[in-house]
Amino acid sequence: MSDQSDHLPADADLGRVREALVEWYEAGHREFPWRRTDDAYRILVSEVMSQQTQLSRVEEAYADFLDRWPTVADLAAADRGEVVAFWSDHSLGYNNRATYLHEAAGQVVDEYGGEFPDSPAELEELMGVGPYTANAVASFAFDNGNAVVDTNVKRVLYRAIAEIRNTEDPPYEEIANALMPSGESRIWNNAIMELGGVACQKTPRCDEEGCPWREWCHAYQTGDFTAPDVPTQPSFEGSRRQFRGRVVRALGEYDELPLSKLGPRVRVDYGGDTGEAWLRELVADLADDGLVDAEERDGETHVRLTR
DNA sequence: GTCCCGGTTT
DNA sequence: AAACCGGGAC
Repeated sequence: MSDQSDHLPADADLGRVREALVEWYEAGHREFPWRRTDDAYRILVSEVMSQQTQLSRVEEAYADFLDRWPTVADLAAADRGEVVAFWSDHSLGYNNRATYLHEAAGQVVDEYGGEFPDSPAELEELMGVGPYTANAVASFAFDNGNAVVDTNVKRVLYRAIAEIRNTEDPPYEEIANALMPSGESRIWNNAIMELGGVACQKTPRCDEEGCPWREWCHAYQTGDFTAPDVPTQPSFEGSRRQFRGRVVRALGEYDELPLSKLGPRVRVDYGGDTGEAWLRELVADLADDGLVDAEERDGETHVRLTR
């Protein structure tokens, strides 16, 4: 017996727990376009879009994106600025993720001849792909992943398994992997994420959604639905990233702008302490991130989205 | 204000 | 370990 089995139901129950969740998922779940494909490129696009963005808003962007760049080769051949402008236009947030996705497409074409690798370890080498996304793509495209651990899964495990609450730094990854039926990452990861997203939300909906784990869940039995703290984000209004977003949006609209025209479009109080020096620094950071290019011409600095 | 199927950089 | 990154919906 391994250590993590201490956190899990007895072997006799483990099979029932697994079956119950999979049956619950198969009996009815949300239909998303990316759940009807096993194309790694399409899966990756959906996963990157879904990071910190509401799924309901991803659907339209996902369809538009694949309409414009149907294959990984198409995306790799695109100008980066086009991808960034698309990202901004569709309000997908965190424009860096557009550059990561474009970079990753280039890696797949250059290093893998346009065919995605199928292991989490290789997928994690792609720009913008960390442990979460690597396992998601390996699972949903190739049925070859480990257990996915996101905030939804953590919440499910934290509530369901009593012993986790006694642990200072819960080994979510080990527990999640021990719980997942070996070789069934596609259905399992879909199912447990669906459970966290639909039934085991911050405000639990156990009975409404017919949670399959009620008879076994520690939280359901005790009424203590405590969940792990999610780090609260700094406020967006007035933040640096709000102004970064405005720069990208303006350049997606105007192709190219000198600082003197860009500034007033970024903030109405452009000038003074937040004048040209402030804007230069903002633009320099965006250039470092590969989002924009700056060029000196006619004694002024002109800025455009990266080609 | 909080939340959202995280990753990179320092 | 912590800061940083967008923006719409609620």
